[in-house]
This record gives sequence, C-alpha cells and structure tokens, in this order.
Amino acid sequence: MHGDFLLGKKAAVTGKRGLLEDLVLDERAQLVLNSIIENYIQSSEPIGSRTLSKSIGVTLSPATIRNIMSDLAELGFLIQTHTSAGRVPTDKAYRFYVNSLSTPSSVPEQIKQKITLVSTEQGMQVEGILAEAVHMLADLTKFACVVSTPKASVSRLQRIELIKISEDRILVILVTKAGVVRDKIIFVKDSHSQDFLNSVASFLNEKFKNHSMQEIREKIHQYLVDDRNRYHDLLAQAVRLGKKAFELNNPGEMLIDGQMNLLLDSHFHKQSSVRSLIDAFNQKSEIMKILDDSMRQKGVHIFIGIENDFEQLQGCSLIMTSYRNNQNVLGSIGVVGPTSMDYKRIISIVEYTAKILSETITERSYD
Amino acid sequence: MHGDFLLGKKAAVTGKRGLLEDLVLDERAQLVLNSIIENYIQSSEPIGSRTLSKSIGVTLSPATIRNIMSDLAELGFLIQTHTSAGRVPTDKAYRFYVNSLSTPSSVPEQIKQKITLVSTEQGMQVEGILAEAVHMLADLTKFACVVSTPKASVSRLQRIELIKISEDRILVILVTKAGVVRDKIIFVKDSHSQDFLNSVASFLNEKFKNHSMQEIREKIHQYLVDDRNRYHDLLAQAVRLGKKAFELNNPGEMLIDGQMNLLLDSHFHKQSSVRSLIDAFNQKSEIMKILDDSMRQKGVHIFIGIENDFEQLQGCSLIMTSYRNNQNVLGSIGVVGPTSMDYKRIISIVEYTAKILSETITERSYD
DNA sequence: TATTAGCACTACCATCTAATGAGTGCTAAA
DNA sequence: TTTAGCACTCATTAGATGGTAGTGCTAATA
Repeated sequence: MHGDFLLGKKAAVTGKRGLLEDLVLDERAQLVLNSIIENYIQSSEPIGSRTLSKSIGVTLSPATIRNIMSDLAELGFLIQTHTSAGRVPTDKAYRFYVNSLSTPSSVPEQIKQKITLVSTEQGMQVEGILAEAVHMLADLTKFACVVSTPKASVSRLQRIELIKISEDRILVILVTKAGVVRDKIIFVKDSHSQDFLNSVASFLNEKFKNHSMQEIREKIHQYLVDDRNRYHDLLAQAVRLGKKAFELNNPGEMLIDGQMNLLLDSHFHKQSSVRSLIDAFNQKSEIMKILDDSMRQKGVHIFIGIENDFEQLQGCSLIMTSYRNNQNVLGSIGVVGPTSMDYKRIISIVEYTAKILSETITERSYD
Repeated sequence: MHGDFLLGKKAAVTGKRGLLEDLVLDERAQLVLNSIIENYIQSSEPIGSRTLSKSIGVTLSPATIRNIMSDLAELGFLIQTHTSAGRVPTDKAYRFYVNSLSTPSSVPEQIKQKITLVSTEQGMQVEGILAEAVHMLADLTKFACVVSTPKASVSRLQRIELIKISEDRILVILVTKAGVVRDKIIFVKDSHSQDFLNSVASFLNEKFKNHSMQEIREKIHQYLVDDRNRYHDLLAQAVRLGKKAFELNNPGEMLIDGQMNLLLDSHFHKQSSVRSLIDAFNQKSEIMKILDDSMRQKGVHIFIGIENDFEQLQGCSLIMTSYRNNQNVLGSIGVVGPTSMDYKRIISIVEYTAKILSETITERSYD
C-alpha cells in the first residue's frame, strides 16, 4: 500500500505524512488498535492476535493481525509484558484512542437518572452539594473522585458580616454570590464595639458588593497607599479591618471520595503502586494544581498516564472538567482511575455530572 | 495446683472462681497469654511454644508452655489457624489483655512533640482543627481515624445572624460558643426587610444567647403554643423564623482520614474484608453511632472485634474517646484498626491527642 | 505432682519439575 | 498482500519433594 516508503514496515500503518506527532494510521491499523484497546479495557488482559481475529468485525486472519500488531508495537502503541504474551496498549495508544472519540457519547438514560443531586430539597449549602456530587461520581465510576471548592479569589462578594467575639477577636463571615459561606477569625489590637463593627461592615458591603475578592484586595490596597484616607477615621479603620478580612488564607479546598475504590482495582494491586497512590492523595496540593489547571480551560480535560505532571499519579488517568454558576467558573470535578478505564463511559459521566452540578449550584447562587 | 477442681485441665489456669465472665487466670498462664499477645502484636504471626519459651522472661520449657497454651485454647483465648500452626489470640484474649493494662502508659516524649496542632497560629476554625487532628492521628497510628464534629444540639448559642438573600430566602448563620459556625438557608413565604431581620436577630440573640440549641428549640416550642404571643407582631415573627433557624437538619458530621492505611495492613488483605471495610466507611451513619455512644461516657472506649455492633467492622478494634471545651463534651475522636493493634501505644496516643485537641478548642471557644 | 524430654505426626511452605497453552516471529505458499 | 504452518518462548499450573515449625501424647524426671 505504501510500500514505497523508506520506513519499511512503518509504511503499512503511517499515513501520508511521516510525522509521528500527528500520525494518521492506516484505516485497518486504526481498527485493530481501537479493537485491542476496547478489548483490553473490558478484560484487563493482554490481547492476542487469535482472540482479536475472532472479536473484530472484519475477517482478518491472526497472522495478518500479528503483522499489524507488530507494526503498532514498533510505533509505540503497544507493548508486550513478555515475549509470548499478548499486547497491551500504551499511554500513547489511549491518547490516540481518546482523540479519535469524536462524538461525545451520550449518557445512558439509566445513569442519568442516578445523577440527580437530592440535596436540593434541603437547605444544604454549596459544600454539601459538592460532597454529594463527588460521592455520587465515585459510586458510579468506582474510581477515586475529586472536586475543588469554589475559589475564593474569583467569587464575588454578596455580603460581609463582622461579629465581635472577644476584645481582640472578630469573626468575619463572607458570603459569596456563589452561595459559599466562609468564616474566619481575625485578631485586632484595639477593641471595637459591635456598633462600630456594624458600621464598618455596612461600609464594606456598600463599597464592595458584587466585586470579586481579587478586585477587593486590589482596591483595598489602593486605599491603603492613598494618604488622603488616613484622616477619615471610619474609612481608615474599615480599610484596615477589611484588609485582614479579605486576606485569603485558605489555599482552596478539595473533597475526595472513593479513594478506596482504587485499591480494589486490580491495576493497582502491586504494593508499590498502592503506596504511591496513598501518598498522592495525602499530598493534596498536587492534585489541587491539576484541578486548578482544568478550571482555566473549557471542556473535559484528559490526562493519560504520564501526561500529568504529578509523578505519583502517572500510573493513572485523570478526567477533569469545571463546574460553574451563571456567572463564573467556580471549580472543577473529576475522576482518577487506571489508564485502562472505559474512557467513553467515564468522560460522559463526568461531563454530565458537572452539568447537573452546575445547574444545581446556579439555582443556589444569590443572583 | 488446682487439681481438685472438677474442671480438670481448666483448673490449671482458672482462678479461685469458676466464672468465665470475670476469670482470674493463673499467674503463669497470664504471663504466657500476655506474652503471646505482645509477640503477636509485634510479628503478626502465630506464636509457637518454642519461640515463646525463648522470648519469655521466665524459664519454661516449650512442653510446659504447650500445656498452658492448650488450656488457654480450651478456654477460648487462643486459636490455631491449622493443626500444626502456632497460636493466635482471640478477641477474648485481647479483651483480657486490655483489661489488665492498669497503668495507662504514657506517651513517649518524641511522639508528644509531634502531637501539636499547628493550626493555632492561623485564623482557622474548629472544623479545620478537627481535620488536622484526625489527619495527624492517622499519620501517627497508620490506621483509619475518625472524628465527629461538635453536636449542634449540645452546643450553646453565641450569636445568630439573619441575612436576606432574596425575597424568599434567608441565610441563617449560627455561631456557637464552641466556635463552630453553621450556616443554612431557610425559605420564607413573605418577604422581610433586612432591617426587620436585624431586629429579629437581635431579639433572638438577647433571648437565647448561652442557651443550648436543644433548650432553644424547646423554648421556641413553648412560645408557639402560648396564644398570648400571637398578637405581638415582632415576637410572633421572630419565633416563627427562629423555629426554622434552629431546626437542626444536619445529622452531625464526621471526618475520616487514613482509610487507605487500613488497606495496606496485612490483616485486611483478604479481598472480602477489604470490600466490607470500604462499605463500612461509606456508610458513615454506623460509625457515627459508635462515636456518639462514646461521647456519652468518660474515658477511652475500646471495642475489640465483635464487641461493636456494626457487623462490617467486627474484624476491627476501635479506640474512641471524647473531646471537649471548658463547658461541654463536644464530640469524639478515635482510631479504627486491626484487632491485633498495639493497644498500649494506640490508646495512649488517642488519649493524648484528645487532650491536646480539647485544649486547642477550649482556647478557641467564645467564653 | 508438676515439669520436661522425646518422638511421631501434621500441615504449610518454598522449590523444583514437567506439562500445558497462549502467543509470537518468520517463512513460504496462495 | 494475505494467510497457513511451524518452531519457539515464556507464563502459568499441577504434582512431587524436602524442610520446617508447630502440635499432642507418653514416659521419664525432679
């Protein structure tokens, strides 16, 4: 077919262009590869030429398939665990496979029905809804699932309250438009009366309602450097308290569910990989980074094996997507599973869950 | 020695009274039993007579030890996994062992230093402190650890705030004396102005500050049934809103950490027991019950194997104790591990952690 | 009388072997 | 270009074996 290529065997599977980067596989090779991947996702066992020749739609003899497989192996799509074993897809193969999934497969009606956040009925807050969503996702996928809570910096102020706790402590309550209530304590040198705090609070509310925390911090900074404000007592105090109140000291949180599912999965049964998984989930910051990243772009993000930067998780694939309310992208939610997961299914479930989650949270937003 | 007992062999190990219930073992038998247990806790491997005869302090020949072991087995303290295997302690043996631990062993200075809740420095709230405590406990014990958040019903009101969110929604913020901030949304039929809500809130604050949620609910109920109040508008509205605001709809929460540690533990390597463990932790309510129970009594609670009512956890031992602030018992914290855990060590660590936790939370309380 | 030594016995375990079988690569024929 | 055939590889399995850690029992001993 492409016998005139110098590459020899590769010619049988490479397309018009020789670039490995965006390789176009021979139609038949593609069929074989996809078939291997889907079989392997199902069985978790190396696929041999004979098995495949039966399960594949087209009639191809085992020998032919062997040739194709051999080529695919040379191109880095397949590996063998040992000489006489069947072939197993590599990360590269999964990537190819996932890229070729053009039409996002729809979620079966049966599963759709399961994905409903019952918390709606109760006066439950955003965090509760997220917990429920991530739990449900873990239950459906049987993998580990994560969700990040709405980022403080992007969320916009609905209201701030200052409550005097003791002479030197003030409880700050921030309510964001997204419906998240955050509280923290700030320490002050001089005592203030509750009345005074109320004035400060209403000043801050008036000034900053609907602004994002990020903006608020910037504005406060401007007030601070502007000398003129120094002489206006209420303003000066308000700004000073506001600075402390709006300082974000929680780095953003994340909820995890279903970690234990992974340990049941045969792919992680090796002692060593279990250890590294546990470490991975203990060290939340790294997973948080990945969640943050996938907030910034639209759509579903897929990290296959080594494609993510966190070494401990390079034996896994991650399917991540963001959720939002009317106004803003708030955070992201996703799945951590073996590289041989059923991508079609998982992607669609994650996508649909995020959609429902977004709708539920939008209802709850204070806009 | 006690050959005149009808019980025959049992005589060699039973004490003066024949009751199995509070059995007093022969001094030597007791030594052997404790020695077996401690060896087994260390090695996780069945203990044979020969091994024991070396490791035990007193000089006893393997044959003698065999005799004693045989008696202990007959009494239900030891079992053999198979005919020619060493002996393994039963739940009953652990219970005996734990009961005999009279002096609560002190925590090594080295570990004491690790048990410090650094969260103190930050403006972190109670939930954060609990999360840190349970995480630390999991880290030190390498088992799964749980902590229940302060019970709403026993905690006393520091302050209530009502914030108008939309025409039909009000955000209620409850601050308890223990330093816990709870928020929820209530739905109302008629719209109220924020000013009006402020009046209601200050009325409720005045009336109910320092009362427990339980008391408050009762008092509100009284107001409601008292007809005279119907004609006082503010009062009537306040009571009506208050009823909704103080209804507790969260069943109390619980934080879990280190579940994955258990799956690494050799004692749970059987597929079946892993499954049931996962189920156990998914179904939080049962564990919550155990935590609740151990809140009601003083000291450290120990459930060995089948001693707890939750079937799924009957392969585990639980070490639970309560934490408190100045005023009240707030919740409990504990460890879930294999029945063959190092009780001495774990008990002391749990105890000490709860102590530090109580101190930290007391500092944070608004009294 | 309580303890111990000796011995036969049991069952697990690691190691080895041989047989099996799934799978490959290569070559030659279709 | 595809396929059939064949030799070869290597994991897995089942049996067989020797070693080991343990037991229970009996008889001798202190």
